Amino acid sequence: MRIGELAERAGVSTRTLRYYEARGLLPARRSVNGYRVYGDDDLRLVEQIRTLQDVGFGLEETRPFVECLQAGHPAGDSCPASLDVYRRKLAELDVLIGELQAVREQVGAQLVRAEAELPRGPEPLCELGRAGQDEPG
Amino acid sequence: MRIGELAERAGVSTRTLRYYEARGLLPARRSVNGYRVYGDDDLRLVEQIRTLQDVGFGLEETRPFVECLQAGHPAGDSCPASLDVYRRKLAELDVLIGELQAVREQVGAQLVRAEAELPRGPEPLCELGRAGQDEPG
DNA sequence: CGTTGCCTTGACGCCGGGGTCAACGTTTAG
DNA sequence: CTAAACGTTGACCCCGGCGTCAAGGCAACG
Repeated sequence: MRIGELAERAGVSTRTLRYYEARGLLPARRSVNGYRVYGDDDLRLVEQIRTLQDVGFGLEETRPFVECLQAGHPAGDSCPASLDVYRRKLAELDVLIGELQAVREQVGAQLVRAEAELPRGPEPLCELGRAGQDEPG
Repeated sequence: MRIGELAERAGVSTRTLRYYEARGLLPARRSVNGYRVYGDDDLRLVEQIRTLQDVGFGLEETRPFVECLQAGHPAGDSCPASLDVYRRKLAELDVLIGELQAVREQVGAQLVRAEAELPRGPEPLCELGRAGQDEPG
């Protein structure tokens, strides 16, 4: 099949496929006229890349999976190098999630604190209202 | 003070300060020769921006805080608009953290599954029989 | 007077993952 | 023969938050 068909079958743009090729992830045979020619194996490669991309893996991180498939293994994660990527990703995610949770706590605390301040004295010039808890309206 | 001193005091580069100005976050008076001139208030503005940036707020998200300080309020989050940014950020964080946790579970499951496969049959073609040609030499 | 060091604006580079032309070649249907 | 619908390479654009020159102005010191 040619690039248009592969693109449609994989649900990506032709630009994306050429980009993958430029990155060395998706080698293509060429027909006489220079057109890229792909097989069903290549569809599997692209699907593997997309699956990983969709959950947040960078292109470079998909490389071991792609090479694993290219080596004839049944799945992209049938190779130790791919498992290492999984493990590194898990570690990264744990760190990231932890940081985000810390930020969440911090922002949440700031919000609570600021909300407590607001109704009493939003403006320093409103010192008048501070003498007595007098709410207009 | 001039830009170099403010940069040093705030712990940022002069480039950063000019960038903030270009983004409309940090207005600067000019001396006769065209040099930017800042006051202590401006240091507080920059500190507010950095504090928010450091926990992951985008520059645009710091705008309400900056405007709040510029309006003479005691803190950047002394204004309702700032609190709204806090709330939106919390919501964003919750969504993001949730997504990342889902991804984490998914990747973790994949890892466990793939690890279970690996030691038993990393190369099915190998176990099924080496019907290939022998390596010469 | 020169040198050093601060300041000015302007402009390009980076990173990831492509989008979107442009300009041109090829194949196929009518 | 022409036009449509594919394909090719090359090159610029996007986003955020600056880093890093480049070329020049201005101030202070000796």
